[in-house]
Amino acid sequence: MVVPTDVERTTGRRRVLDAAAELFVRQGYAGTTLRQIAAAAGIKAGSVYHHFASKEELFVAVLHDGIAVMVYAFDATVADSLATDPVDVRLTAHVRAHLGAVFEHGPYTTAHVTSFFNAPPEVRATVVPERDDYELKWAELFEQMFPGVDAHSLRLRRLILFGAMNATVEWFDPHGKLPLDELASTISDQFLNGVTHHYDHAPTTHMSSTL
Amino acid sequence: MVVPTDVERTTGRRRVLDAAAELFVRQGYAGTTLRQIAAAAGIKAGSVYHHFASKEELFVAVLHDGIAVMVYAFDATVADSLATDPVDVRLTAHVRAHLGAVFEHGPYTTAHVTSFFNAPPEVRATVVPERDDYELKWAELFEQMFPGVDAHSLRLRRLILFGAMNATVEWFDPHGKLPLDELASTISDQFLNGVTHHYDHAPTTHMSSTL
DNA sequence: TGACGAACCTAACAAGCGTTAGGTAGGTTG
DNA sequence: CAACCTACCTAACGCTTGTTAGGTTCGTCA
Repeated sequence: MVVPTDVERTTGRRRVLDAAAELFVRQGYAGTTLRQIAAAAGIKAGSVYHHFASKEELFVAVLHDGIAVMVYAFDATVADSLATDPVDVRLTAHVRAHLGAVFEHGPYTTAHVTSFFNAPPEVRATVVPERDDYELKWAELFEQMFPGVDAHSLRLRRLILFGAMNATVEWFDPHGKLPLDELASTISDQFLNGVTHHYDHAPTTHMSSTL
Repeated sequence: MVVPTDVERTTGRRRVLDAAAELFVRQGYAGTTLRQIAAAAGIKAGSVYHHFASKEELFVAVLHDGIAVMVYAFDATVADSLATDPVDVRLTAHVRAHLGAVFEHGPYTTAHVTSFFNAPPEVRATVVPERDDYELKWAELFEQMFPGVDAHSLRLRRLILFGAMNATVEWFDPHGKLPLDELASTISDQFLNGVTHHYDHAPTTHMSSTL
């Protein structure tokens, strides 16, 4: 699923998926028509039904592949890094992997960020379990990396990081001047040390003592 | 615009706007029909055209009000706080104001986060200038608060903060256990000091030296 | 050679879409 | 009282939507 097989590449199914993913990202689920998808894939609207039973199934397939890419990138990073590595190195590697999935593996992953929330409830319900699996991987990673922080606070911090990472799809240009590696290390550094660390080594007063 | 006048409250126009905003947030622009909006406002579909010339104009009106709420909240915070206040206090106040606009002033602001990106290009183009105005306010605030950091890095950090703040609409429950104040101070603290500060006062090695 | 299935096409379907024209009820104002 | 305006309604319009039924083409394989 992550890397398309030869069969999938030659076959029209993958072309339909590619076209659909790109259109869903830009226009959302409801805003994209089967005729647009078909045209982008070089076929007619009715022919889409040879590969997918419905528009909904096609959308779910796109999201499914999107998660697969993220999970693969995550697992590969786990395999590549050592548990004894410093926290900043490990986190940067995982942030880089997530951003890599988003920006370097087609629009499948991006579709999650831009089109999942507005999708019909039935569609969301089918994909939620897979999303939770991926989130769980991060939760476990966080528990390993920040053993001193309590669960509530850790979840909060994790969601903050996810928000920062995913929002990049709305402004980061992967073909622009800023390299993806640099973006990843900035987000990671920002998350671990904050801005204050950068211009003034005295941290601000500790505000939220309950966290 | 921010606080509905009596005329707007009694009149059907505001009811249409309220209904539209809520539906746009959940289902996006294309996923929401005028008949749904009309039904939620207690009128018939055709009657919407007494208040708005088109679905597009209605959507733009919702987004416009959404920005107005954010700008109002920002300016009120500027008026309330002193330039001599510590950075953490000022930032927390502004984060609280932004989140307050998102969670305490109806779905108008939220519509920006969930429905702007997928909207048709013509719609986006009309609202972009207003969005830029709001972003500029934050940019200037950042320049004031972090005078030592260079412009590129500062922009990056600001976008990271925006991502973290806006993503909260996808998981934060304003009626849940976590108070909005606490969320705001956590995000602010996270942004300024990072996680490391919380369980280990020795910051990690400084990775991205170019930033 | 002939059967078969994969990959596509054409042509249409009912349903729903945004939108419009024309009408009505009720309040306000000269 | 008449004129007018606001806020709605009904009924329909042309168009697009997802979807389907029934074909065609073409490579594969017994």
